[in-house]
Amino acid sequence: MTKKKSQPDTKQSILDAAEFLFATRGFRGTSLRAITGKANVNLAAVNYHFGSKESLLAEVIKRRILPLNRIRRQRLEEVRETAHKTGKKPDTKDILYAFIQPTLQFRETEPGAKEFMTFIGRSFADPDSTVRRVFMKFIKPMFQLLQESMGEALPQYPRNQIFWRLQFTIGALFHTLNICSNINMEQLTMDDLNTCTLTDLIIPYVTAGMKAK
Amino acid sequence: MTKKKSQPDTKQSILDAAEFLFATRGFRGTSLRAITGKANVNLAAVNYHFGSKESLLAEVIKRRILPLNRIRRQRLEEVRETAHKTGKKPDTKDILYAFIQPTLQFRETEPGAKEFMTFIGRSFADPDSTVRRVFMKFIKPMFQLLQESMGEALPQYPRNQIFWRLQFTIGALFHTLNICSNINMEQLTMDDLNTCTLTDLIIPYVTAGMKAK
DNA sequence: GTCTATACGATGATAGAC
DNA sequence: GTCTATCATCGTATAGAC
Repeated sequence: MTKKKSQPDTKQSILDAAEFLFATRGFRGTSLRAITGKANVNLAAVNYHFGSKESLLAEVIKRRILPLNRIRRQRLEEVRETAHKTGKKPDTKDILYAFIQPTLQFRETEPGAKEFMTFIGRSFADPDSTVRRVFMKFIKPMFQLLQESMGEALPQYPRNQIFWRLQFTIGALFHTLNICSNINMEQLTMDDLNTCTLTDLIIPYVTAGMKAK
Repeated sequence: MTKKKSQPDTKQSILDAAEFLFATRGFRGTSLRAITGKANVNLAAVNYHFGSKESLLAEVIKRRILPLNRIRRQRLEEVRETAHKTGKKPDTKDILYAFIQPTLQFRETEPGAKEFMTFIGRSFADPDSTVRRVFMKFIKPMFQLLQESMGEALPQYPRNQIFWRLQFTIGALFHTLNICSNINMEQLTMDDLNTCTLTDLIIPYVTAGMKAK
């Protein structure tokens, strides 16, 4: 039995530390030394296990986004299948719920997911495009499915309009997550803001927005 | 007449350079040396004219937000006055238009405003709260007027709900501005996206969202 | 196979000479 | 004010211990 005082899992420790630091200091603002310091592993471990800082970034994103997208995809396809069986169009609200509810649920229940969502929300506005580029690679198929589903629900609207309204929806969702992450929105109570109430608040808004006119 | 080779306006040059660099590299990511270098003034000029980096930040924000808020306030009060005269409630769409249209108009026509709006949009998601704190100080009265106006338009909704729906609206607006600033949203044409079409796209969405249910 | 200690070249800030 | 030598810190690479 050869066993030093090795970590239960070095890779996992690095991923956790990186996720937290990327979220709080940004990607560029986080050095490998900060990550390995927090994870209590050697500096070279990042390069050994992941190859580079950017590959580590990809793994940080992949680890969270793949399971989340699996759930969203499953929910979306349930909505579509049910609609197809009954020969009706899928319902706009159901589609949005299938996309948004798992997002908020995931953020609240999965450990570390809050940091992750903050991190992703920030990427949209980051001067540096690195995180956004990597994230887009993983989210693109999901977004296309969402856009396609919405096209079935609202066949009377041009594809272009649906694209933009989905962007408004995503903007509303992530801005909300940003607000929730920042204590310094002093002016309003957010005591009773659990997943359910947040979902109940946003779903009617975005549903009405998507169906407008 | 003692006149060296002084800039037409040192303060202005510094403000312009700071605005551009803050937008592209972030507040913390911009050194005073970078600013004075771009502005072609001496390093010490920032401290002489503004006192500190954070006071410079406040001036950068103030210079743009005060004129913009003056227009938005004027438009909002027009809407409210017209409504009060006729004894009706102000119209939700009119209020949103009074707030959003000047924002987009301003962004497109005023030189440097595009950089400024990008900068502000980023502040919402910035790990560092410095910019957000300063911005909030200037925008808070404006937001309260907006919230109050919306309360008159939709008296049947609780204040809390109006607050959140306005946040969704702001999220949609700024996310859209972020997208427009990033070339790398490869998947969609944004050829014909001038102020008018962007306004025409977002107004129906947010109006329906505000009035939902 | 994993992990550690250490080194390398690049970049950017700093400070002192002029 | 400008220039330049110096220093800190970054991501990355590698040789060798377990």
